Amino acid sequence: MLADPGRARMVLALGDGRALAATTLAAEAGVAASTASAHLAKLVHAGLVQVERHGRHRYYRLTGSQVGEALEALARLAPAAPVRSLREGTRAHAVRLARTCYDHLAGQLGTAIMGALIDQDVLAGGDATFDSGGSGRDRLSSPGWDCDYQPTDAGRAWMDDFGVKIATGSRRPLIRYCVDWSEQRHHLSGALGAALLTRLTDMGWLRRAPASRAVHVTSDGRAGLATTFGIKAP
Amino acid sequence: MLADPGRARMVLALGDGRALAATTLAAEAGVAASTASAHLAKLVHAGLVQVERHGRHRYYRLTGSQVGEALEALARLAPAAPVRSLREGTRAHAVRLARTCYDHLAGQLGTAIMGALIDQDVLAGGDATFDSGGSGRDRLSSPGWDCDYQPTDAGRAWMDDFGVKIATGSRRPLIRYCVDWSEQRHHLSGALGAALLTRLTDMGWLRRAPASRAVHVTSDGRAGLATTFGIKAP
DNA sequence: CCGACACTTCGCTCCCAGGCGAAGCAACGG
DNA sequence: CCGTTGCTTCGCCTGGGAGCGAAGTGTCGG
Repeated sequence: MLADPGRARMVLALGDGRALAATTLAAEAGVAASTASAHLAKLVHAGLVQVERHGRHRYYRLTGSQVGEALEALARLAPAAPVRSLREGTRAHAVRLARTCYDHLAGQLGTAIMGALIDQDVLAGGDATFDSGGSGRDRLSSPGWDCDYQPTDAGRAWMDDFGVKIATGSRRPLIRYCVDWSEQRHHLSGALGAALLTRLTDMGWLRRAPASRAVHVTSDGRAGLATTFGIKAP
Repeated sequence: MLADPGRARMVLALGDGRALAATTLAAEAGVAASTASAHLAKLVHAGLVQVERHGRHRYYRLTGSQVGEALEALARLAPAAPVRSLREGTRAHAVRLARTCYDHLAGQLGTAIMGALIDQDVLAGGDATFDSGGSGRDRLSSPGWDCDYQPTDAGRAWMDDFGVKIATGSRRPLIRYCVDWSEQRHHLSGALGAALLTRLTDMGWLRRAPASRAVHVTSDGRAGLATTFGIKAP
């Protein structure tokens, strides 16, 4: 399983425990999406990797620490080759601190804000439920944790107060959440997530990089995030 | 390197640090000698395995403990498959205690006797020298320790006393030694080794198994080996 | 309802790595 | 000196697996 160069690069990219989407892994491995899909299916079948379906994305991560340990043991045997792959793996590090995910915030900042919203009872985390996988259908599915978030009454009031304007007339769900591949936690998506990013940008707390998905925190933002959310911006 | 089934079986057979001959490894892997030779050449080139030439045999062993560690880490990922190979590896265990190597003793008993002969100054271990490998010629060779043993005057007297009769008129060297694959030490070969086995068998201390290379220690032998060599027979 | 996107499945090609047997080389035994 | 044995080299063959593009499925967003 670990012998194929494509699969090896994928597993190396997952080596630090992150959960990455199939397209990302295809790019890391330098193969077509179809090829990557076949490799990932094999890795899942072999039990080295598990998949978490989330919307139209499928996030893959290593099953357990043993996989990473085996990888390190192998890397110790061949110190020369893996270097290039490891450098490629750190490309993602640049956008790990704060970035956009479509139209909302992700990265350490995104997950930190979601945590703050729950701490301050803007959102109430629903009961966590365990999705045991495909129930009856024969589609390939893996078990995983899932849960729902709901806005509280106080939360709705805070949104008005903070100036977060939800676009009305949209059938887009108010609250969604994505698995954050760099943080292994959820970050806020949906209409609220988009409106929050818009508001923070309008207030001049954040500035989106022109070509990249990275997000820059201004000095105003650094202060505001600390007082409003209790977040020490990176 | 470890992905090919044949190579994997070879490396697994070497997993406990033993040094095995090429033919043995070919049998363990279940491939032809030529195939095994190609695999072993690759493993040596990759630095996972090193060779020690000894007479017409070539003993292969793992280069370092890291190889074994990587192997164990991988084995933890796939508990089902390696079982068959591991069982095959333990076939050798039956003849590990005491066996014949052509016409002389090997195994734990063989190395123990050689140790006793040196302790009792029957043999003097020459200076150990480091053979750094092919010097000038382009043949593939690996470095390794080598040393010479010589009989002392007291040793020759002991041989007469004990009844060890060296066949005269033979150009066979008096003392040779083999790398013992189950003990990673030397055992006594050559004319002296052959004569010693003959004498021990004649005295009724040892009995050779009919079909196998295994050697059985009789109760007389158990007592005699203890008093003569200070060896607690297994 | 429709387009965009993420991902999988299918069909096909291509190539390399493993496999063997025969022959060659080196070392031991007598 | 010759036969035997251990191992390597050579030449040829074959199969499996990695690769891609095109088409199909499901989800999101408006």
